[in-house]
This record gives sequence, structure tokens and C-alpha cells, in this order.
Amino acid sequence: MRKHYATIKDIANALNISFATVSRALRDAYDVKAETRELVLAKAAELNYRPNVNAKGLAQHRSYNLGVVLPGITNYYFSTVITGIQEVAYNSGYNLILYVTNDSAERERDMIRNLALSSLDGLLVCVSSDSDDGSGFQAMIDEGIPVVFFDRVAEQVNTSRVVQDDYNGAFEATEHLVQNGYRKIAHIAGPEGLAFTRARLKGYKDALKKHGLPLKQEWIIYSGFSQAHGEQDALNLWKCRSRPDAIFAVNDRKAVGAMLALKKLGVEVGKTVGVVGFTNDPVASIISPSLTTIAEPAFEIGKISCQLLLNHIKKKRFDPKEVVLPGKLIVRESSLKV
Amino acid sequence: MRKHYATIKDIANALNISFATVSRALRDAYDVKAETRELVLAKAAELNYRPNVNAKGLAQHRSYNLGVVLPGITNYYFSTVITGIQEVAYNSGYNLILYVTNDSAERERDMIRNLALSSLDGLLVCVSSDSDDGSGFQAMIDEGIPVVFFDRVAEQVNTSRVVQDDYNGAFEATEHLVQNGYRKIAHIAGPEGLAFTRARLKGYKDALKKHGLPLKQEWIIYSGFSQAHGEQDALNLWKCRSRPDAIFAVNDRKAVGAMLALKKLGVEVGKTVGVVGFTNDPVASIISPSLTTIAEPAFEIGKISCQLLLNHIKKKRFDPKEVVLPGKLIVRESSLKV
DNA sequence: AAAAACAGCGGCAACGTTATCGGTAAATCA
DNA sequence: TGATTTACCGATAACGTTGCCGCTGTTTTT
Repeated sequence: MRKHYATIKDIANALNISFATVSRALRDAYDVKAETRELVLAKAAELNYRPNVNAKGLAQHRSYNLGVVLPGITNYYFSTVITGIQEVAYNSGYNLILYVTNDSAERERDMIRNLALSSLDGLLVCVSSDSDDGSGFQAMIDEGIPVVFFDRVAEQVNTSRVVQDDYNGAFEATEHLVQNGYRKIAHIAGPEGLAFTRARLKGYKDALKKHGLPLKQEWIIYSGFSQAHGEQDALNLWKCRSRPDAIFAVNDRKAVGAMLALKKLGVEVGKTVGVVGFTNDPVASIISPSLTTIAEPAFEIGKISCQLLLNHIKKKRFDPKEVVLPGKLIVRESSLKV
Repeated sequence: MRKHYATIKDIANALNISFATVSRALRDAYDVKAETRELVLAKAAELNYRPNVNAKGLAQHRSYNLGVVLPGITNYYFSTVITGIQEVAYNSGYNLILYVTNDSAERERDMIRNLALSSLDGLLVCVSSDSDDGSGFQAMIDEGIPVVFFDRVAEQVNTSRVVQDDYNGAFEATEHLVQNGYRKIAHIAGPEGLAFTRARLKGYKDALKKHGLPLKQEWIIYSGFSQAHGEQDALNLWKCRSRPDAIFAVNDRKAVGAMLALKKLGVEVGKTVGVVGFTNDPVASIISPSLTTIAEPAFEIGKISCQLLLNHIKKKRFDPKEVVLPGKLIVRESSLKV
């Protein structure tokens, strides 16, 4: 029962002019008298004219659709990034198409294959934990589709990227624990192989080095990003011969998991053991003791990524840019020491 | 420098057959020999053929795009619903276009106006708190675009809707507090005027009535959905001449806000005061004491909403359906009494 | 053995735009 | 005054599909 909208030809017929003129009038005033332009616009409103995006896309070879490939959307960071992306896209007349990989490289590959079907004008990507070398994204770029990475980048691919300052954030977080009197600081890291896992790890290591603190391999644990992973990691840390007295976690979710595990073990976080996270998820101020963390500018990252992508689309030329946004240490209870 | 994909005609030329045959072979085996079909498929793979969605949409009068209008995506419930929607849409070859209203009726109206431009095949909607009578959505339906409401519906609009069982969930939550020994139960409600605010309020009232408990008007507070609102509501409740001894909150975020406020007041939740929420946000098991709540099937709601919408799109005429999904009481510490 | 049915394929016209090229009248120039 | 530019508009061909009609041979029916 779908009614059909009025087309450009209907307007032309009603006005007894060529539909080519209507097409021009509807876009720019180029080559049309102001008078007839008014007529067309009025008639268009009267007939409730809606441009057909398929026809437009077919004729112009574009879709006004942007793809967003990311592991998931059910956490604070990603959903906030998307909100930022969405704001910019919406204001520029672009649509967003989500591709949720569930943090699986396999699903990511499948989606990239299918995603080419959707004739996208550009792509915003946060790769999955176990992502490969990013050859799929390189292929997209080779086909002329601009790609911008955010948060988690495929390093081999030479294109624009927007990330938080992982190294300095991690450095600052670790140093904060040192300054509060902690000496045996462990690191619950992300999955090995991910660029920002390495960056945050390096920040952690360099902070320890600066303050002449021991760097034990058994105090560094790699695993996934979930709360459950954080719990398990903490339990494993507490099995070490030499127990740490503080934990810097790669993100807040893992930090929260660790805190819950320590609570079960009867360890008093914020007194005998310090914990610092990364993200500033709202849960950080809800959990007790509240969680000290590095705040990430998630919304900004989304906005800037999208702006960058739109620039790439506009100018055909590509000159890859790297944007690094600073984080901010938010001190709460979990890093106290009494 | 966007490279062009191989088209159906390229395949036809390479194989010396008509492009109409290629088109048929690529879809159904209808009217094509299995042999030639194999040939076409092989050549398509060889040439890395990608169907052009714009051309397809133009010929078929559809866009394979679905719109999702909702207040926001940065919370557990909405992001999970979207994940459910996304799964169904993706598997059926549909794209999702997000319209984030920031829970503002004004922005909602603006977006609906623009959204008509995007030639959508259907619409999934969760109205904003202060939404109007939904005439904008009625207009879409009149134009032949199927609309399905989820969670928050515009009651005046006669179309399919998918919601959780607000009434029974609220009833069960309230009764649980009663059964645990609480007698002076307050309700922190949502914004007045919203259908599910009323449904949950009624469940609360009926549970009190069933157990012959007092129903005080000053124990019912309407306000927004945020954690900050919950905090303020709890503070206001504690200013009452006759203080309640328990709170049933319209959602977990408000319940969390209330718990944090009570903690500051020195009130012991789960001992002298009971709190029950609604949603089963992950934060419910992180906060201390952990929060008793009614679990909502958010992912299911998303999936079913999208399936329903796709049905509406397939069959041109479809009778509006109302799907009500049951919640489940999750008992934790916040509703204990010692 | 003629008639009817069918399987397999090609031709062509949509679908609603944009883009390119002309063409005509008016305006400007020489 | 004639030539040339300018402003405006029309005709037509894309864009890459799908859908309808019709044309062959071959198979089945009667």
C-alpha cells in the first residue's frame, strides 16, 4: 500500500517545464531564473516532493552512507563515540550504517565482504581484538573508499586515525599509583597484538622505570576486555608468589572486574591495594570504593573521526592524518593508601 | 579516483549472453539452466561483482534502509536493543540508520522531517519523554512507511508495538519488597505522560492495594530517567514528614542514583531500607549493595521489533500486533531486610 | 502426428535522478 | 547594425538493476 511520492517529472508536468530544469532548480540556482526556481520550490512543497536517494545515488555514484565497523555498542565508550559520530554525520546529511563485529575477526571479515555491497562513501573502523593485518581495509582504500580508524587501529594500513593518548595516559595512571605510595604495581593488559595494548603497556613500563620500580613479567597479564576477564586476571595475580600491591588496568571494565574479585578475596581496595582504570566509564563513580581512572574524550573522538572522514570524501586526495587526544587523570578512592 | 565495480553487463559480455539472464541467474534459478547459472556465478566471483544497491533499490522501489529513532544510545538498555535490531537487520540485508533524539521532542520532530528524505523502508521508534501525540509518525504510516514502536510507544498511533510487561514487572517488584517486610514503599517514577511510566505506576499501586498498604501521594515522584534525577528524588523523599522504608524505582539508573543519595545520608540500603529497580543494567551487580531488579529482555525486544517491521514491509498490509515480553525478578542484596 | 505446454533465454522499457550538449532568445559588444 | 556573448531552458543519454513480453527449440499431451 506504499504510496508513491511525487517525482521531479510530476513537478515538471504540473509546471509545463522540462524536468531537467526542475532538477537544477531543486539543487543550485545555477542556470535557472530565480522566478522559475520559486515556482518549482513551491510546487515541490505542494506535492510533498521527496528526492529519491537511490536515483540520486545511482546518477552520482554515491550513497551518502557511512559505515561504522566496531566490536560492539553496549558499553559506555563505544556508544559515546557513536553518538559523536552520529552528530557530525547527521548535520552533514550522511547516514550511518553500523557493523557490529562482536569483537571477532572472523565476523569482521565477513562484514567487510558484505559491506562492499552497500556502496558506502566512507568507513569508520575500530578493529576487533584478534583482527588480522587489516588487508581487508586496505582493499577498501584501494578501491577508493576512504577509511578512518579510531581507538583501535590497524597499524599496517596507511590512513587517518584518531586515538586517545594511550601512552601518556598509562604513564600518568601508573605514576599516580607510585606517588600514592604503591610500589609493586601490576598491569592487567588488553589482548596482545593490539596497538593500544602495547601503547598502554609501554606507558606503564616507562613509569616504573622512571621511578626505579621492579618490572616483573608475572605482573603483566594479557586477556580480553570484559569485566569477567578482569576478575580472572586479578585472581591470577593473587596467585603469584610475590603479590602486587596495586593494579593498573587497561580499561575500567577490567578494573571493575578486578575490584570485585579482590573484594571477594577480602582485600581492601583503596587502603592496602590501589587500582586505577582507563576510560572514565560512569560505573567508575558508582562502584565502591570509587575508581580512579584516565578519562577518555570518547565523544570528541567520534566527532573528529567523522569530520576527518568527511574531509577525505570531499577532497579526493588522501593525506593521512593522525590525531591524538589527551586523557585526564580523575582521582577517586580506589588509589588511596592508608 | 573511485574504481568502478564490475556490473551485470560486464558479466554478460564476458559470457556472451544477455544481461537479463545474468540478472536472473544471480538471484533465483528461475528460468535459467543450472549450467549457465554456474557459469554466471563463477564469472561474477572472478570479476568481483558487487550488486549496486542503488540500482536495485531504484528498480524495486525500496532502499533496504531502516530508520531507528530513539532518545539515546549511551545506556545499557538502548544499546542492547539496538544490538538486537542490528542482528536481524543485518541478516536480512537491511541497513540501520540511527536518529538520536537526545530525548527531546523538538529534535525528534526535526529528525522526522528530515528522515522522510532518506526514503526508508520502515521505522523503529522509541519516543522521547516529552513527545507529542505522535502525529509525525502517523503521517509516515499514512505515506505507507511501516512503523513499529518499542519500549516507549505513542499510544494514539495504531501500529505494532513491542514492550516489556511493565505492569506485572512493577507489581512483582513491589510485592517482593512487601514480602521482604517493607511496608512504607515509595515509587520513583518516570516522566508523567509516558505510557510505561503509567503502567509501572499502576503495577506499584495495585501491589500495594492487594496487600492493604497505604498509598501516599507524596511517596510518588515523577521526574526524568537519569541517575541525577534518581538522587534528587531520593533526597526529596527523605524530606517527607513520613519517610518511606523502601523505594521501587522506574529503572536501574534512578535506583542507583537513589542508593548513592541514601548512602550519603547514612541510610543502610538492604538493611533498613529496601530498593528495587527495573532493567537489570550490569551496574546492578556492581553497585554495593547489589541491586534487586526486574530484568528486561532488551536484546529480544530489539530482535522482535525488527522482525515485526520486516514482516510489515514484506506483506503490504499487516495487522498491528502488540507483543508484551515478560520480565524476571532478579533478587540481590538491596531488597534484603535485617 | 498435430497441438499444447514448457524450459531457457534475449530484447526492451521502466525506475528517478544527474550530466552533457545544444538551442533559442535577450543582452552586450564591436 | 551585425556579431558575439550570456542567461535560461529542453532533449537525451547515462547509471545498474528488475520485470514483462516474446521468441525459439524441446518435451509432453491428446
